[in-house]
Amino acid sequence: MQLKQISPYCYEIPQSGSMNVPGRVFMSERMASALSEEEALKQVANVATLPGILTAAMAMPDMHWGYGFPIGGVAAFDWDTGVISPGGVGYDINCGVRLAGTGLEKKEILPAVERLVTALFQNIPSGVGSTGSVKLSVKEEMRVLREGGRWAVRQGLGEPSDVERTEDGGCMAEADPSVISERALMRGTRQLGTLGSGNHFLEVGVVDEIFDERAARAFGLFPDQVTVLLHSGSRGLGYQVCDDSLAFMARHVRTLDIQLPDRQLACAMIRSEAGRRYFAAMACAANYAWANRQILLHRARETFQQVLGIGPRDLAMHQVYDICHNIAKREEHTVDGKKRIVCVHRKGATRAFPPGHPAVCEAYRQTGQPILIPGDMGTASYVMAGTRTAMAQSFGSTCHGAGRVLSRKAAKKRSRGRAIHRELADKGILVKWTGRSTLAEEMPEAYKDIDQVVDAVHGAGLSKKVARLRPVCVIKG
DNA sequence: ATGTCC
Repeated sequence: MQLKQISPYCYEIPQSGSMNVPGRVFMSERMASALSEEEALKQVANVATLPGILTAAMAMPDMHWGYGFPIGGVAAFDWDTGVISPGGVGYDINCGVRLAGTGLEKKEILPAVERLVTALFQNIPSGVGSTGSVKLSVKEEMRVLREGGRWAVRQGLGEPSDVERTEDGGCMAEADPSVISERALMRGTRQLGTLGSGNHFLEVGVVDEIFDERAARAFGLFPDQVTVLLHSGSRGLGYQVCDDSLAFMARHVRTLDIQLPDRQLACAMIRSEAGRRYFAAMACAANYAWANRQILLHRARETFQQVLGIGPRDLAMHQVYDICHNIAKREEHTVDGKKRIVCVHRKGATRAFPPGHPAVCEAYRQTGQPILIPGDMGTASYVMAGTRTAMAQSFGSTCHGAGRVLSRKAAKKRSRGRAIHRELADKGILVKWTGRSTLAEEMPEAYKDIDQVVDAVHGAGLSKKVARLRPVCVIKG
């Protein structure tokens, strides 16, 4: 695949064949010269052939191969003439990240870190198929699917400001539980408030460096501050919604006059009944994920108070933000100087709305939307802020994380004979985990260099660096 | 990501 550099941090796949627009990859020159993502680039070009796509099929520096659409991909479609595709959202619908700051400094928790990580691991169910945090009747689950994070706060599992400081207020209004399969509902009844497995985690960290004082202050972050960062999604329910939708879309797309370069790009016109149906189901899973992360934060608050023997006022665990990085959204964007309603697919990509945007909560109107970028468990994670450049260049989007360089299998092979948890402990990071091969699959070497990814989107202007967090202890599934 | 194959 021939890439043409069009600006210091942007490379284009020229429009050719049945592509309706070019492809665009945001990355540094260093990353471009070392790029070995031929399959992901092909997927970018494939997405560019879909009806109604606007400006370009895009990819972020953390891109890698995914189901149909690349992970790290952004694709916006005209609401009237474009399509929506489950492959453009991903299996873990509203997989996302939540960050909370505390009133504590690192030295205040150091004597208790071992007890803290043990208690977090006990109090938060983790691993494939984990259950047992909250049990729902199907009737109550319907409320979760309609209300999202707000449901959890109404149950006493959080604070109103948590919901205010969540993307979309932790709820997509388009959710319609009547379109969800019986099987998806059943899977959802016992998994709310559980972590999951793979790259999902809950991490206690500290603010290690501040790059933007003003934004950090607005986000409630200060040097050496203890933070809680968690990464989880819509669990088995979201998986089932995606699976059901893919099966349905594969049949549906054959009734349309669309030639797909890859069957995994199965889609529907956004305005069609099939499109509306997927959007309504996806929104249910998104709301489930927000309720899930809300409960995980609540469990973290409970655990800190229990272990440290302090009350909520001394803990002062306040939510900074909660973002999703696997979602499709109805948004207004300016395309070629004209305002358009578009459906933005962000799959392994994060919203990055600028200062002054009406969708950004009041507290962050001056700074832009907070963006949470988890790195690997041995390195660092970043807090960034949205920009006007992102609005102009990438439909208000940026990267989502480090991105894999080793497959799970390759990572397991590389870790043979090693004790990853000891290597992490030597770096001062305590980790507790559930799955037999989770630590091997998730070891730091399995991921790209988070600093390079973040520097690339910062350099491209798609978001700006606010703070870096270093892990102290981690629980994983 | 995922009751890692109903």
